[in-house]
Amino acid sequence: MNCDTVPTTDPNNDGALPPEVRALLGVYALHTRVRVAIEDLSQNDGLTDQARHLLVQLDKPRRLGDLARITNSLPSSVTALADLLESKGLAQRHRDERDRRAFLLSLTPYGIDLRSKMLQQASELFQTVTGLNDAQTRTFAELSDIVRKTIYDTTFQETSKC
Amino acid sequence: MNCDTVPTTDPNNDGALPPEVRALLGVYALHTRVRVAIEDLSQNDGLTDQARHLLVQLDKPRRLGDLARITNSLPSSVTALADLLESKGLAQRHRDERDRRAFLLSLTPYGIDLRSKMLQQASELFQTVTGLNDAQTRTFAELSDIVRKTIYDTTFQETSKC
DNA sequence: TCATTTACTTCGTTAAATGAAATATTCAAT
DNA sequence: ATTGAATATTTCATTTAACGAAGTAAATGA
Repeated sequence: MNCDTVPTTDPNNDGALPPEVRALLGVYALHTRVRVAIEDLSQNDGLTDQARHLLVQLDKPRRLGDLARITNSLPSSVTALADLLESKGLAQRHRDERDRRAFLLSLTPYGIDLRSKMLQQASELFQTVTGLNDAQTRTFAELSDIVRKTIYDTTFQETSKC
Repeated sequence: MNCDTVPTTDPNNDGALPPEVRALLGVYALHTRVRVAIEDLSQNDGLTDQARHLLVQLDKPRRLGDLARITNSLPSSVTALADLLESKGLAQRHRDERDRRAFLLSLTPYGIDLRSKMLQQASELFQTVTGLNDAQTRTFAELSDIVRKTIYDTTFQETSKC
């Protein structure tokens, strides 16, 4: 095989793509790679990728319906994921006393511990996976904060009755 | 309901997260939202989300195995997705003459057209979804280019025999 | 009070991912 | 050249996850 031909093709066969598309291509690539990396590190926790996604979102007790919106899944899917997290002793359902139809899902101490370990691992992976240096990572984080806040707000404002 | 309590909670209950984690949280959120938005716009194309992901990766003819690595799916899954794209007249398999075990998947004119329409739509969504202004978007794109290039290289270097 | 909407659960169905086995080709070593 | 091992893809049976309709309970609003 001729190894000097097409061994590592450059990612820009797309010509001058608009910045929005370039941004999204990187986001998709990074999402894919980080998911793989976390899966590789979490083979013995008995969780699925979706369950881990839910775990990460539980920075505080959240309603199952909100988790469904955040993760873009159906209520019935979140029910199953919450069951899984509960069965592993990572989270617990509590009635929401403001609205007793709803459940709040909150992490147990064990869940909090696993969540921070996962975030720590993701943090350690980041530089290797992305190739960004510290300054670039900080810039990326600042922009990412804006994106996250925008998405967070729009995710909940649509349904808000206030 | 008391609407001044907890209607739109701020996304930073996580305290001072490391920049790597903040970066990833935004990436996950953006990935989720863009996927939803594209799905909403593509209800009549008969494609799945995975098939669209493959379509976007086909900036040039690519081997099925490479597509499997890029999208982190199994060869057998890519076979099915390639079948779907072919059945819709969007792509075609060709033997790779450098290695006749492999297939190259390339877009048809119709596939090229649909792909650019999808990228165009994604581009238009970007500002609304992310809340980033033009300058921020350009900065994001530049960092995203680095990330994409790093991931692209590592995805193929691991298996490279050169 | 009563009808309607909302939040969640249950469970049967559908769709997608998985992985083992088969085929064809290449590569490496004799 | 021949042989054996490795690689690229496909097929298909199985497992797994997503979907969605129907049900329960609580809140909302007339």
